[in-house]
Amino acid sequence: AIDRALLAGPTLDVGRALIGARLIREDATGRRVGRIVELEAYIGRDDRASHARFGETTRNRVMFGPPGRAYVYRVYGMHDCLNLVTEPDGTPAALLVRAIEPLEGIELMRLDRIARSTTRRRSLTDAGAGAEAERIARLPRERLASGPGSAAAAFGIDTAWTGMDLCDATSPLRLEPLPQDVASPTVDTTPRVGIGYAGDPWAAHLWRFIERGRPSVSGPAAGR
DNA sequence: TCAAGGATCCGCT
DNA sequence: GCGGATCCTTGAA
Repeated sequence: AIDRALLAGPTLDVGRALIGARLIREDATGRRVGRIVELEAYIGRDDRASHARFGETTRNRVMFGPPGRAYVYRVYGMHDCLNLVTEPDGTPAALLVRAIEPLEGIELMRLDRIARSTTRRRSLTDAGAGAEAERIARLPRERLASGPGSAAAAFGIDTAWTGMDLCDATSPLRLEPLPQDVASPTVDTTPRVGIGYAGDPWAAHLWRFIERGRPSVSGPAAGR
């Protein structure tokens, strides 16, 4: 597992360092492995784009706790998003996992994407659900966990996973460093996605980290 | 461009 | 405690 001391560091450093790292879910449902290719930093109470801007609440409490844990929240009433808590105990900060490149457990990921997309939509007819399952079944591997809602869904993660320790080698959900024999990734930065409401300077900060040349990266690419 | 979808948070009583 | 705007998204039009 990844050393907790790394996650305790400054969030921008941690974000850059974790591009290319592995996210692993391994339990009775099987084994899934993915390469983290996109992360966004949310740092401190002053960050007007962070859930911590309202102070500590029941939802965001884990952000204020020790590093290395999962913070999972639901947004827009249907998508769950996985965050990695960073910085020392008492400092609210996290990295939003925006995209993962699936490496192992591809079929498990498809099944969980289908399960979620069909159960979270009341207005979906049987025919609509069938069409949705067909669409996901045909998605290329690199698009299965592209985007924060899709990444969490592909790993079967929902808000019940909040608080999970990601730095424990025996945990069903954990982080592993990039293998030594794999070339270190080229990391680009851009502004964060979907937080225009925060206004400047928060909206302008280059706090999104993406791995250059990876098709699983979601949304806009780097400027150059 | 737009709706789906519901928890969350604010501001007020 | 209640009403109402908001929201770290997604996929189809």
